[in-house]
Amino acid sequence: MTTEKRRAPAGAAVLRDEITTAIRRALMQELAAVGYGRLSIEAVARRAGVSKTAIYRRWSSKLDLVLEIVAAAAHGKLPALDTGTLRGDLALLFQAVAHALRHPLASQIIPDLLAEAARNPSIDATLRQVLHARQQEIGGRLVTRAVQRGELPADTELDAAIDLIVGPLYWRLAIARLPLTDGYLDNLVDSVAAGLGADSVLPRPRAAPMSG
Amino acid sequence: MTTEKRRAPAGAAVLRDEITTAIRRALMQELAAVGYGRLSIEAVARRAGVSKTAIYRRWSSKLDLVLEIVAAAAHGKLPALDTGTLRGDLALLFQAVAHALRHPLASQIIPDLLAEAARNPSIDATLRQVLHARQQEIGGRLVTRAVQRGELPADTELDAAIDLIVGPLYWRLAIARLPLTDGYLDNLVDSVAAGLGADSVLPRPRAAPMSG
DNA sequence: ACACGTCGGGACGCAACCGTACCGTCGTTG
DNA sequence: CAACGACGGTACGGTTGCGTCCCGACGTGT
Repeated sequence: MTTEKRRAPAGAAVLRDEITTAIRRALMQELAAVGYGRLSIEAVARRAGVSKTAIYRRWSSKLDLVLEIVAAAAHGKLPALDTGTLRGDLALLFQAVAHALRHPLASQIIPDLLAEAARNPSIDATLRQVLHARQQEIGGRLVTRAVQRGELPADTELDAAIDLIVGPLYWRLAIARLPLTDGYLDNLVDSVAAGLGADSVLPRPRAAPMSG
Repeated sequence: MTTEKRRAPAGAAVLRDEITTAIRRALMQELAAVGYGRLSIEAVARRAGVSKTAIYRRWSSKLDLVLEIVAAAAHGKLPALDTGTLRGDLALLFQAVAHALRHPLASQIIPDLLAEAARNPSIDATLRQVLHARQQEIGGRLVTRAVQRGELPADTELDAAIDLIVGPLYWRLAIARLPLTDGYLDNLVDSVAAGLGADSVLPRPRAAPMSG
């Protein structure tokens, strides 16, 4: 690299945020529409209404583009999640997950990338950072607190607990893609709490049919 | 169509089973390697060591090819699954699922196609026939018998039960892709049984820590 | 033994996409 | 106010895959 400092880009020679934003949005839409496998830079550029060059100036490759944008998008809100009871935490977590997976883009992009991760080490690594690690963190806090309160046995294994917590809801929303019927989440809280070995709480009455 | 009956193909003019088989195998491998999105007929032909024509003579399109072969492959063995207890049935089912998802091809193809199903109605319909319907059938039998034995409450909802049964194991094997540690399946049987609301059986001792 | 007719294979035209090079444009900096 | 320099966009060659057509090869049925 040259030691002399060039003058910093300025004026028209600076990346325009509006275009960057348009590319990000278009990428997510394309990813949802055709999946990572069929994703093409040209289609992203078309959808964003920009030129391919605009994309290549910002990201070096298709993989780079997807990784950066997906990672950034996943760095969103994570629930505070400290209601004081295991069931409360579970209920909050499930609502957050259900809300996230309701997003039509997310519900298509996430399973797609997770499948792609099985054959693409870079995607795998990124998803493990932004998804699995976060789950471990949230799940870990949830379980640890429940153990401290005496709601869960002390020898609860975190990995297995996470499978139990995330698996059913993910299956229903992302794989089977069945609707969430009234009371489903409430029942799920009970079931998962029981499955985790929650200290024999009285099984609450099955979710009462909603009045409305 | 002509009313006159042509002589039936014979001799060299009949589809050779060996080639059909080679195409089937190559398709599965390609599907696992690149996914449905990137799947190309040319690559399948190359891998099978046949010409594209050989494929087009047998299937009309890429979609047709995938649907027929995947459906046929999924029409495999399904466990008898009538051990007399809920836990026995669950244990058997989990072993069967774990065995199936251990197959490296299956563990890549299934999540890939499930993700693709979210945007391709034909794939969605096919998978619902060969996967979901079968799950409903197996899960239905399992739950029904457990209810009859008094092991599960009578108002158990089948859909929610299936989510609980399949979700955690699928998540671990196909999504998180973590190994099955010793005793994992045993613990999962307990957890899922408890989650289903199994009539307070004594929680079996947690899988004893392995000596190693 | 011959004719039949589909077989598998190679070649072709067409379309899409990749990544790059080039070009005129534009706002800031000195 | 003039020069700078990256901007966005178009155009390009190369690659890949699709779906089709034509060809000689081949084994069975007459």
